[in-house]
Amino acid sequence: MQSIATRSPPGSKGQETAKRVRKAALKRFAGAGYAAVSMREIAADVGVRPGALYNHFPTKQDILKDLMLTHMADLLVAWDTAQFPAAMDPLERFVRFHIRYHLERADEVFISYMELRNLEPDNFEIIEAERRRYEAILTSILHEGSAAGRYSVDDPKVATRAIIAMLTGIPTWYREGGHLGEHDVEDLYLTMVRKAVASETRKFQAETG
Amino acid sequence: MQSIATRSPPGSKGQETAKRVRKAALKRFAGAGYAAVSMREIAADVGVRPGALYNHFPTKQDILKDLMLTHMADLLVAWDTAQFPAAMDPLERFVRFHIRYHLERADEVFISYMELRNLEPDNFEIIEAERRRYEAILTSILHEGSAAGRYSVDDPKVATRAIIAMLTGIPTWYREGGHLGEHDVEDLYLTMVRKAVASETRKFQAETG
DNA sequence: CTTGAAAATGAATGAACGTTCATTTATAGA
DNA sequence: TCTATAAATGAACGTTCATTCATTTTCAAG
Repeated sequence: MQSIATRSPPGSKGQETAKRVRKAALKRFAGAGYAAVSMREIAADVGVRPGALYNHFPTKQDILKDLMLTHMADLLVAWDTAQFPAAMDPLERFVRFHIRYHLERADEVFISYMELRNLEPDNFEIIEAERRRYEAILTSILHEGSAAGRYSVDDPKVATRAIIAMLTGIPTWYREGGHLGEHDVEDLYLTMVRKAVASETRKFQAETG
Repeated sequence: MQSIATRSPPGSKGQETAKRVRKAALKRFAGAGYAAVSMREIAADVGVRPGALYNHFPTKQDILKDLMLTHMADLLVAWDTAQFPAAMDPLERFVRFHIRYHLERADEVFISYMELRNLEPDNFEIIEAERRRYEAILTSILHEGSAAGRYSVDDPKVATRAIIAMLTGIPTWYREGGHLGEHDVEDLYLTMVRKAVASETRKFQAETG
């Protein structure tokens, strides 16, 4: 007796081609923009004729939707399951997590920001809701830290947008092998973020473990 | 005897149509993205047939190039000619200038950031050079202020990118008539930027009037 | 009013687009 | 080996695209 979950349908190659389509579309969309990429180009990257793409995705729009929805869902799951030293404060957790995740998934992040306007309204709303959920995490950290006197933030929502914009800009200039390592970047930004929200009477902490 | 400079050629409507083309293309490119906008749409906005556009711009690409080159040149001229109270410190000048300019010209800014990848290499290089010139203004402010002990910035180039990303993100969420006025936003961001680059021993300045 | 050049028209061009579909090929289970 | 189904093919569909061009219209200067 065999488990249903592990049985592959006849004629199937699993989801291998679909994965390759996602990967090729991700690269192309990130590089040239959704509207400038043709199904023919994606098919050529995958090594298949254009028509074959439609065995895996009903339309080009659905490929974009799949990439963006998956990305936002993954982002929130990654935050929920991220492991940090117990002593690390929430703001440091968020900054390090955000930088790491966004450097690891530069293409996904880029697409999810740049191609929002190419999403149909329903899908746009889903993505926006996820984005708001993610921003709410930082807002809550700032709000609670502010209430406890650990930070001084005039407007936690504005500060959230400011910090996230600052951090999300990193992949536009950071390159592996440059004179700054990923850890250096984390430390530099963490210092700036901490100072930006610091209580006015508080000493800044230069060392960042 | 009449001045050559003021004589209009016969049959000409001055540069009126060209201006309308720029304006329509700006709105369309900002709204839907360069690749998703057709010459037919631009022509319809202008109130002219598609072929007429080619009396003013040789190709669609040239419209984009014109918009982006003009924007970057205008930005640098605006900085050079901006008027500020004599007592205002350079960092405050830059922050207020950047926010004002980017809120005033949201469409131009958006295009110059989003459509870089649709520029031909030569034009891309020109735009990038202008962007570097603009960033160098802030880097220099941070560098000199740091040397003078007014700020404490570990890496002026990284801080420049962080600050500019933070400020440039404002037009993505700021809306006129919201609960924050433009001046409120300036003050909030100025406070965060000042704190982010503050010397560690320095008291923050809360009032920004 | 005439002239001449700029601007706009209307029609057309070939190319590229997303997508469809009847048919063939590949493959895993019986 | 046979069967059933997924996957891929190859060709085509109608549409839209940026661009071209001969012709017509517009209009300031003479």
